Amino acid sequence: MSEAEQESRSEGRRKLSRGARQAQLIEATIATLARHGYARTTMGEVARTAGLSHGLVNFHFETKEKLLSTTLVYLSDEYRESWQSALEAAPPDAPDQIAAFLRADFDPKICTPEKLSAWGSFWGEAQTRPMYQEHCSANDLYYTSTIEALCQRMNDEHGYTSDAILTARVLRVVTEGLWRDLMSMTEPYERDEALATVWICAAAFYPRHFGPEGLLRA
Amino acid sequence: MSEAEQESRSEGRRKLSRGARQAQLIEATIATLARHGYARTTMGEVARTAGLSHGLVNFHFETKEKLLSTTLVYLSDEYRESWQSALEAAPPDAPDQIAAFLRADFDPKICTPEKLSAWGSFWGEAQTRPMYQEHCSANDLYYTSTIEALCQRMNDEHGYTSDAILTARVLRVVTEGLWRDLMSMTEPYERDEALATVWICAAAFYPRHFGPEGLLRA
DNA sequence: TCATTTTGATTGACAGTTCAATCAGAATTC
DNA sequence: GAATTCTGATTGAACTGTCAATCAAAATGA
Repeated sequence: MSEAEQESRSEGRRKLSRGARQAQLIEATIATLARHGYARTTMGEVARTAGLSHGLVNFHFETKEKLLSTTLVYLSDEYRESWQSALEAAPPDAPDQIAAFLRADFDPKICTPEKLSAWGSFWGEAQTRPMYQEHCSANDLYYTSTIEALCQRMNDEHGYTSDAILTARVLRVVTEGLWRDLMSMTEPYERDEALATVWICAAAFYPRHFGPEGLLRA
Repeated sequence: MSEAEQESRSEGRRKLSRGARQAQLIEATIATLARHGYARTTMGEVARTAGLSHGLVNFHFETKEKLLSTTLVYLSDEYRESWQSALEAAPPDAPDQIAAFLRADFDPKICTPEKLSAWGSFWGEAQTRPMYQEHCSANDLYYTSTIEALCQRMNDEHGYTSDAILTARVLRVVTEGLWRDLMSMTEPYERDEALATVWICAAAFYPRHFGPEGLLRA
């Protein structure tokens, strides 16, 4: 709220471009979801967080439903783009790709308490509302098939024999579960310790290529 | 709803004992959470599901908050009692104990779609409300320290060398993550396949004692 | 009878939505 | 370059529906 007021007052600009204002409201929605949870996220609270009026949220997003689904798409796409670019930047070898893939989930830009908490709010409601599946199932399926393909390559190219589908599932749910630990504020460990947990899991399945510190050798 | 109506009509009993009526309302709350999610769980919907009037819910639980926290405690205690009795029934050897512990999470009595979905609703709101922590943190800490102790025994008694705390964390979050997969109805796999995933994870950490089918030998 | 349980109408608060009025900045005109 | 018009972003009050909570009356069982 204070930043938004500062912005509009100090710059003397009461009007922002459509895109900038919508981005500001999406940020405010993420913050509100993180602070109050899905059930107690109201249009009024989002507007107050952004330092703007109640009616403006409806002007830009028409309905609460659209505000929330837009926010979800924003988070989902940001996440997909993050791990996609991590894969592109990494060497093409399967171990390097897996290391980059797993590390991307704990990137400081993605893995913030606020964003994790907002994700958690959506997951809780996702089961019973079509919204989540409509907007995220494509990204989720893409994520799953990518890690499955990488695990298959570890078998084909590096002589491992574990079931690729099940191994990929373990790596995926470990990451999800660590996110859940990180977002519940009572848990007393941080991103680096979560990543260490991922590495010992990768080391358990691929002991010739991973160790407690991550990828072995160079 | 239909069962509840049948019960009260066919038996000719409009009055049930306090405990029985409260248990019925808790069941209806679980069903409503599973069907509609936390945000859309209303007193009226719970009452309708139970085939009773909504005034009665307030008579027995005073507030919505108390109804929900009582339901949460019910689920949490049922879960703890389930894995505790599984441990007591199993042989005292560490591998047997771990096998029983992991299998207990997928017991058909605990691991129903309805109950998993209700858990998911609570998790989504848990971050922002003290309710969850107040009522479940003791059970959760107990669960965590139990699996940590078992992993430590695998090291001490059976010559494994992995970090017990981190290994226990992997086993815990894999179970949680598989629950999440099972409760999202789009996922096309069942309890037995989830359990198979747990076994290959256990086999990765403890290859001399676990295989794809679970505990090795007898 | 008397206590307990159950009902359903009522109340008050609150949240989402709508809308008419306002206002700042851009475009246009002279 | 100044005055005017236009655009669309912004506000806040009013409307509407919903939900939790209350309560008086009815039903039930001992």
